[in-house]
Amino acid sequence: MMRKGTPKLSSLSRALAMLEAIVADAGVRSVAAVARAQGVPVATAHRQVRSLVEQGYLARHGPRCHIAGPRLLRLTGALDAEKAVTVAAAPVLHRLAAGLGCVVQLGTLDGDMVTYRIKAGSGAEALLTRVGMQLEAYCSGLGKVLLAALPEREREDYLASGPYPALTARTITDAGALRAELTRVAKRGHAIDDGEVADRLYCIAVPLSVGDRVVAALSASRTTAQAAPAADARVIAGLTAAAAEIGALARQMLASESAAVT
Amino acid sequence: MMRKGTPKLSSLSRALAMLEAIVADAGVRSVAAVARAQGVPVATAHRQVRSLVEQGYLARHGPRCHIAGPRLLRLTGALDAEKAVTVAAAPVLHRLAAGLGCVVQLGTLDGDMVTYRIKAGSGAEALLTRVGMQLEAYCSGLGKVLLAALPEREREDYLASGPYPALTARTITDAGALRAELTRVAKRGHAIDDGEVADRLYCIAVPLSVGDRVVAALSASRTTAQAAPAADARVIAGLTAAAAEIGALARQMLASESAAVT
DNA sequence: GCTATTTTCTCGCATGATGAGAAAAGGGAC
DNA sequence: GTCCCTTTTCTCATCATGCGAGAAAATAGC
Repeated sequence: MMRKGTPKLSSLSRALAMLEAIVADAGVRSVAAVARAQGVPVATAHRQVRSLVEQGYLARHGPRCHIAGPRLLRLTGALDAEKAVTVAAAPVLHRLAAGLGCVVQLGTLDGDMVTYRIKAGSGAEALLTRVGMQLEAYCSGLGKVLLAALPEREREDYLASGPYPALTARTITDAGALRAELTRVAKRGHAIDDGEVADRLYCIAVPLSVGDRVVAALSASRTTAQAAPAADARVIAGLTAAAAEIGALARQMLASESAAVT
Repeated sequence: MMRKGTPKLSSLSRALAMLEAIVADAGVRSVAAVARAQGVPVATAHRQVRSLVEQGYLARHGPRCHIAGPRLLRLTGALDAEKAVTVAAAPVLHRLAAGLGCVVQLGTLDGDMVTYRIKAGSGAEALLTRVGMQLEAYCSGLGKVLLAALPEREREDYLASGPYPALTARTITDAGALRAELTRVAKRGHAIDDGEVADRLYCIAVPLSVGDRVVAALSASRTTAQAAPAADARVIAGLTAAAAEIGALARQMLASESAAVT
């Protein structure tokens, strides 16, 4: 085989390029904005996106927000709760970060470590975390929320696995104190890290459930200087609402797993 | 928004349907065969596949064999060694199973359990394993190969984590004996399970490396009645060649990770 | 060597994708 | 509520381009 001159289904290439651009953008910009950035006529871009949505390759999540669709996710491999959450979370987190004016992050618990998976908001580079980075769970807001949501058996295993090196003067280094803190976190529904992982860093975290299982956590970070305890309630409300929205969306994606294909 | 009557980019739908059909088929049938099954003209199907290959959404792996391409895998999330192996392995396993006339499986080690990920060959339904199923590692050929490839530290952790319930009269139930067996396996480069997981089941397994890391294992199973010790050499050679081919292909997919996009 | 199959190519035709611009639908500020 | 701006959808004429059948070339299998 291998001769050489075949027509190239150019409309397919263009549509796939659009698909990639939208997926890469993770729902942050509008279709029109992405189209302009790509130098594609807006009308054409919309037609492509619309078709991709109808096909289930993209999903529309609110106005001017498109994310990878269930059919696309299913195409490349098993669609698990964690992946669905990551895909669903990006746009919500960006909006929340813009609204709160601080950095918002999403993390999951992998073994004993918290993996930072998404980071949104201006000044995101200033924070010590990087996407993909893993940190010990016992000292961060995200970690405390995730540990608190663990089944008792696994939580006790973790508590028995110390020691807990101090990163700052306020880091919790005692298993008993950590157990008490986790109980408090579970009861309150959110965790506060006031300079435990780094001096001058204040952050609030809440759990994110899909169905009844906590699969990730969200946090909002600011410097202690910016932190106004009075604003905590607003931050917690924002985080909680975002977590609920993401959880519902992820659940819906997973449900469409078994949906009939056109 | 949401009015109603927009043209549908029908060529896109058709091409995507073809893409899904090919990916679902995992490289087992020829493009022409898939096309006939779908009721699509062969010439059209080839044009679509050819374009998708050029775009990197499909990859051609030998004659009449297409699998998911790197650009597609990269589209939804990180492309890791395990996923690359799973994608690359399917067609090779089907060919090998046909050649050896027995059931060939691929498994990975997740924690203490072996996950069965691919199963190929006629009579595949008769075997007790199912795709996605997890079994204890200490008693199967796949498990022994994977345990033998573990770093010493983790292997010892596993050995200390007994007990090892007997599934048949021949199951290895003693940590010391298992350690000795794993050493033998590591030295020989393959494992033999002669009725350890189920009576009358004989299977040979070899490791599958991507680069220098063992990420999975392959096994060929037959009943002890069918097993001819003299044929072991041929089976081992086949498994080894297949493992090498899959490893090389997966490596190549991972390498194209950083390749420039058209 | 041969035959059966897969893959590529040629080419006219009508499908259908395209892009500009206008109209509709929101969104946000006030 | 009103106004303004952006995003999204629609209309339509034009023509690129995807389509399919059949022939030719390249392989696979023997």
